[in-house]
Amino acid sequence: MNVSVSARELARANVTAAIKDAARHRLAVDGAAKLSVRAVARDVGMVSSAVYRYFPTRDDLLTDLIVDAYNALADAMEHADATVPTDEVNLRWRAMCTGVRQWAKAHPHEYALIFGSPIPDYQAPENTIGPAARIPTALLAAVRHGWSIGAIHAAPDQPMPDRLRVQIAMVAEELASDLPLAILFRVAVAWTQLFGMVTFELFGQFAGTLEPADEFFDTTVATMTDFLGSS
Amino acid sequence: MNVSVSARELARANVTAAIKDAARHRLAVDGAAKLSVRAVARDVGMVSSAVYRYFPTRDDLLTDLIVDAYNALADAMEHADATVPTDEVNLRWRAMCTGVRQWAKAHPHEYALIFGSPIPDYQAPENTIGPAARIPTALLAAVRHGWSIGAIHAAPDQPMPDRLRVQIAMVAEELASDLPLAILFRVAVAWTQLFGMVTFELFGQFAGTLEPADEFFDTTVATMTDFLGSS
DNA sequence: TGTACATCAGTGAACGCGCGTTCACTGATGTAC
DNA sequence: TGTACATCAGTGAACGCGCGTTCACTGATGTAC
Repeated sequence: MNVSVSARELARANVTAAIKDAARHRLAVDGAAKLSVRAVARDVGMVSSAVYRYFPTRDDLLTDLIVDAYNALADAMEHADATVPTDEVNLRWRAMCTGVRQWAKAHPHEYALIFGSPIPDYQAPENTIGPAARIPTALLAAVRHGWSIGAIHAAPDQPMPDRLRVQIAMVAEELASDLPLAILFRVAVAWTQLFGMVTFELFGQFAGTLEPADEFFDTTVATMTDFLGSS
Repeated sequence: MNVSVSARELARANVTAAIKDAARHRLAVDGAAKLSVRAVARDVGMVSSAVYRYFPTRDDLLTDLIVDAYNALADAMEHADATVPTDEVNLRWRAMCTGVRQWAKAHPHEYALIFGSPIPDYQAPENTIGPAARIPTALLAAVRHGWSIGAIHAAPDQPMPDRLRVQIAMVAEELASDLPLAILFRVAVAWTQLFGMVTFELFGQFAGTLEPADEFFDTTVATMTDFLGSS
């Protein structure tokens, strides 16, 4: 094992992390659309052209932040999930929902980066798809387990257009071929519901009415678990 | 009636409209955060300082666009609502949801302006609140009517924390004191659900799975009307 | 109806600033013999 | 172990560009008598 190799690589990893941290702070001030390599470089204390040794372009920096944000959110969900007994699907679902909300409130600008308005002139590359998929996958994992142990009842039969059945079946093939389509559909509904709520709260649509939204959130999550057929 | 007064005022109204139209086009290219007075002026064909005769600052222009967007969406919902018999609450709800989605797809950048990431350094003034409120109000109107004619069943009693009851009661006082809290709660849930779905679709979270989302949307809206207790 | 004055819309220059990216360079760290 | 060479990180200047806002100005439109 060559220590000297690690020396340079370690320095590189440190600087890379410093750049990303500074960029995350900049996100809060300027927003993703205006994230500026020069401003980030200033905050790190290096000259702007030096950043190009680490990220060949501004968009690559953005991509890294996006991937990190998806992973951080998925990690937060999985940790929340792990605090609760595996068979308690209801509690797991609630823990994950609360985990999403807490993470979002703690990192509003990273949340906006992944769930907010698309960034003009930025095209997310393919390697953001994997991390993004971790989020619905985590929700689904709890439901699958619940179904396998009988803690989730069959959903009432839902009339679904053919194309929707096909779309859901294709997702199922990859992630959860054991679940009935009606339940998968409901997981998708709950998924959009969850993020709709968090987005509304963070982006200010509840201002003056449902804010603070703790109680609305918890109560809505309770209706969601009902909807999912969890005991 | 003084025609000459109107002459100048008419010109002013025309130029104001031209500026706002150009700004809306710019929104698509640059996004709200980067909306630039100079670029708008260029597109209209005037010098940038001339725009300041119409909007004292960039933020005032943004505010106007936001107010217009809320109003345009609310108008679209109300028109959709009006295409359907008043007593058919189910159809009205679906028409409004579809109206929201259609408007959003036709005006994605204006949708992002009002439901997307907050704009850095921009604070929405109080006069955006009224137009913003038209949207939940329109949804609520159909439910109120449905309740008054018995087309909406009482919602199952929902255990709600006190603070949530208070928050909902305060909204009710202004908008719908005739409705039971449990139903008002469900309208709020459906409201967040609706926009969660549209936002996910527009901002690309369905890419590769539920897209095109027509069927998922329609089917979900059907579960929403069930949830609202509509026959 | 005609004229003097006031109001307004639009111009163009300027202030002071920031941006992404490239490029030739210096000096330090790592590699091969 | 010691030395020659290659790789890499960071610098500073430059290119060509864009921004919000202010200000003194011109010329057209509107108002009051």
